[in-house]
Amino acid sequence: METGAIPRSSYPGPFDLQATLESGQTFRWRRLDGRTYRDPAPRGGSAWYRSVLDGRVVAVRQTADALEWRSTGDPTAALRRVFGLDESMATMIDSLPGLDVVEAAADAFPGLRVVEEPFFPTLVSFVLSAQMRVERIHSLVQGLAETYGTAHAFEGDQVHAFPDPSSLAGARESALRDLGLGYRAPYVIRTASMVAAGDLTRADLVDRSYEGAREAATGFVGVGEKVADCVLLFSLGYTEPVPLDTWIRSAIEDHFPDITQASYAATSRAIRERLAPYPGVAQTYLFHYLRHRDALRSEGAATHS
DNA sequence: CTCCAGGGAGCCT
DNA sequence: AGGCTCCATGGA
Repeated sequence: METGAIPRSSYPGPFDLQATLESGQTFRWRRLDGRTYRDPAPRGGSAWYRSVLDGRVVAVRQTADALEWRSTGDPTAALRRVFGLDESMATMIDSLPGLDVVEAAADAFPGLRVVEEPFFPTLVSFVLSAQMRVERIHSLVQGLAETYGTAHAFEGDQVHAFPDPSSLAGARESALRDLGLGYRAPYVIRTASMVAAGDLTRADLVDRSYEGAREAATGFVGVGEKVADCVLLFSLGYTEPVPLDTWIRSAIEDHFPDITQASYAATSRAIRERLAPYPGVAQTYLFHYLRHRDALRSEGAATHS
């Protein structure tokens, strides 16, 4: 066991660990304060979160002075990558478009960052995300890890890594359905098989134009244009994707009524032009803000009553 | 009871 | 290319 801290002074710009980990970008971090999504922690908390990165169990929490960690190795480089603690992400946050709704989002959640999570867990997580609520994706990903992932001893617990491609490729469809995956069960098996066999992998999706990479990603089973956008944005470092889910499509109707939503490709191009220069970052703020706007209003009402 | 969730595959024209 | 229909499951 090692412990350490990444000092606040070593990364520029605002950072909010809770908003970053609980905004539906990643489903591989578990909050350790015993609360569940039915009993959410208040905003601005400093709970510990735990995951497995590069074969190391990592627990992390944010304090006023630092990002503190406990781990089975030194996770500093991995944490800096996953949370975007470099200069470029601070610059992107600082370059959000001056639109009312985006400014409101940035004002509500300063420090929300776009994650860069490992490829295969992200790919499978968003295959599962089709017609599924955010909180439920978390529990399904957790179930996959506990059933098929390698267990690591950590502080008296067994912490499970996300399963390797070959492990999920060899899963029985009926077993995955029993975990609650529903019709996505065969998609996960087929996509994991493609990665395990090397038919289509991360290497085929990087160092390409954004639209070329998105098209290539739809070669996986269970990956259409929207899920492809999520994988490119939250794992592969692309800054262009604006995943067009029900929330963002509704926001386009409300706030960009001149954009007629025809094909995915055309709608994508139009909204990316409005959210430039870093559409994916702006989209991530919008998605989180729109999903919590009502709760924020009641918080404000309670505060001012 | 109905409706919806960070949609996509398969099939048809 | 663009438009159906079906697909599991759980929470509100």
